[in-house]
Amino acid sequence: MPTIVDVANRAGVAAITVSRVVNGSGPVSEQVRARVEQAIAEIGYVPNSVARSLRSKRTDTIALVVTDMTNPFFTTVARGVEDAASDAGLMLIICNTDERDADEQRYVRMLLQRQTDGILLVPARQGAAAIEQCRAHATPVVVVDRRLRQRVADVVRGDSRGGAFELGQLLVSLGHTRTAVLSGPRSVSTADDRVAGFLQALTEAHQPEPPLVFRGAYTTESGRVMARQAMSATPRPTALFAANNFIAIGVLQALEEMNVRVPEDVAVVAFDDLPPSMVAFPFLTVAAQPAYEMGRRSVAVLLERVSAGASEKFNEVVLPTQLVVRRSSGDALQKRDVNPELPGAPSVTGALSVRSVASNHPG
Amino acid sequence: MPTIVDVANRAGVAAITVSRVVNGSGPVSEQVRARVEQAIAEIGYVPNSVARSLRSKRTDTIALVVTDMTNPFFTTVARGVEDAASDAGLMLIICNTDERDADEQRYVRMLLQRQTDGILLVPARQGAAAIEQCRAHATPVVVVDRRLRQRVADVVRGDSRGGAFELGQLLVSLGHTRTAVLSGPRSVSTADDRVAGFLQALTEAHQPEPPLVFRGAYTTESGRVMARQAMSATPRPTALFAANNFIAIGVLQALEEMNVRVPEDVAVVAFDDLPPSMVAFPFLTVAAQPAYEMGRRSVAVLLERVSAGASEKFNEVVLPTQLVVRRSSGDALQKRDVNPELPGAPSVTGALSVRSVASNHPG
DNA sequence: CGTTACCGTGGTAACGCTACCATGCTAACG
DNA sequence: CGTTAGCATGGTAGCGTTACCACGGTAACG
Repeated sequence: MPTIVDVANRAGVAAITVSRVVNGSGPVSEQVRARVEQAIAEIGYVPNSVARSLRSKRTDTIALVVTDMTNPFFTTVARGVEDAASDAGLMLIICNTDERDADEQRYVRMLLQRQTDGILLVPARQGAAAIEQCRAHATPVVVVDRRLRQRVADVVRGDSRGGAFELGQLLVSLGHTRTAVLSGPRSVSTADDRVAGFLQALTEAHQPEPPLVFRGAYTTESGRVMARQAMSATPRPTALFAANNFIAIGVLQALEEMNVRVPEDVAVVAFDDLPPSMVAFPFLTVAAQPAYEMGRRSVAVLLERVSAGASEKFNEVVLPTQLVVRRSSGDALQKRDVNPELPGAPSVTGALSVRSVASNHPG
Repeated sequence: MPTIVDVANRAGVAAITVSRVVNGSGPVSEQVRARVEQAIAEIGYVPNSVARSLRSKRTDTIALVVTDMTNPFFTTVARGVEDAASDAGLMLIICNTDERDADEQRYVRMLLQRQTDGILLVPARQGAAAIEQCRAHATPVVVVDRRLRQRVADVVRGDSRGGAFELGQLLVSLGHTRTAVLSGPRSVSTADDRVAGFLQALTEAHQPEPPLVFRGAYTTESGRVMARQAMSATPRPTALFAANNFIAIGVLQALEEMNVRVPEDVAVVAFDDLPPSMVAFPFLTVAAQPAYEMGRRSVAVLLERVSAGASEKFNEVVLPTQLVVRRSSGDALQKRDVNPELPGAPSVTGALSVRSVASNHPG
């Protein structure tokens, strides 16, 4: 591989001059610039960023440590991050922790060794160890998607509490009084906040009984299990709130297996939307987070932190969610109770009921 | 930041000895090892991989250049890549080209500058320029998902032709004679192969007329447009083949808007499945590619190439697709034509028809 | 007991680049 | 015309690590 010295020799200049041409980091006469550029083209010189980084202490690389990039929400966040990074001339390393603390710390250690300019972290738990490692190494971290109990880093996240509150309000306005929330792991802030926001909405509405609260994992399987549990409670809830998209899918599947119709027999609302290009017939009423924007914004905050340097004052950006009402939340409860025997009654004309789908599966 | 020399001083040894302890790259007595490890812990030494890479010429980093990580197929491939990379102690850089040749080349240039150990490339077109850049830089490349006209790199891909052939056979066996294939861009091998495989199946069945062939982009929007065109042909096709998941979504949406029922009025089959955790009620009959496995396999091939060095002999791994028959392909055509006036006739009992969904949208 | 072999350790010199400082030159100024 | 300013260029010295070679010491061998 040719080096900067090879170029310098061929162009009859000093290495530093080549460096200035390549990086535009200093004044160079037109003549010399032309000679250098020709030499570069002739020998096919490619600058070695590793050497550059060793000297300059910048790698122009950031990392996104996520629980699972396969989750469409995080996929979209990641795409936003990649686009913003690309705009800023940075490359992006992606890591998946699967919510495991040990992997989170392992990845962060590797990233610090690599002198990554900054890290975007979706912490498995509170991310305390990982954040402390970064602090000790003077590497900026921005926590994404999740809230921190202690203000030890900048945070960019969605308004889980507010979104859940709106979904709760919606169910209240539809007349539901027996509801259940099926949420994610304890110690994950979004799971806590979505429960809290939902409870708040129902409490403020002076509901006679509080919602049933289930805590599981952010997975389809866990959604199935919690849905089964919720629907076997007495009295049966008339509405379910799935705290993320995977749980929602599991809930729908479980309800189908139990021959429970949505929304006729039970209303379903959820957190997180799916990209329109990924679902043929949007059906779920959701609180949608601006995932792509969250990704872009996280990079912006990280870059601010990179240039501002460490500090005691951390920022928290909370992005609003958007309530998207679709059919899964159903009509107002009273209206429906008028014709309990007519699943296809006018008020829910032709609604895609889970049961009608269930009865058609080939297997 | 403490360096290896700081550790060496504190432990009373030479820097190289610390290096040997850290990397296990040479014999070290238990005594010295313990002293060094203690020193490392005391001053919180973190090895600098940038310096290491400059010396050792290895970055332990690979890259995946993909058209769009947001496409669930590529998301899953990427996850397979990340897992395999992680197993091998490598970090993963991800880049999105959006099928743009210019971005592909820009990213590859950046990756070469960074001395990435290897590149996994989903080429926008034939990737000729990008592959040549890598060759000139002696950096291994493995082409993923797409076929190369010239054998200039290792390839790991799915059997597009075979999968499309099976889908064609299925439609033939169901009695379809007027079909249409809605495929992706020219110059993208998977789009070509899926058309070719489909045509072959129908040709071998001695169909009176060949399928209509549409070429667009691998997007939902393009799927909508092509579906409209296909359905306005005379005679109208009785079955549509969408060449990827995004096109399939667009097709379903367009058919819904046109009040065309699936599968009663038209059968739909597609390439690429969606992960079970992402779809509540699987409906589409598809040729599913082993996306995760493709990712893992690509890394394996890349690592082989890294250790084997450049060569004239390139490998091609073709992974089989799996035919997954669901309801969108419908029953045999004859059976249905008996009762053309009864959309809900026994043979398609309660099928999720597009029309029934269409009539229920809130908007 | 001399020789060979290997183990544990260290010294030195890069790897390819850029920060820092120095230099010579031309232009501008009073 | 001397001085100052600033432009264009170069020299030197690392950045933090490891490759390479060297060396003393002990064990194993004939």
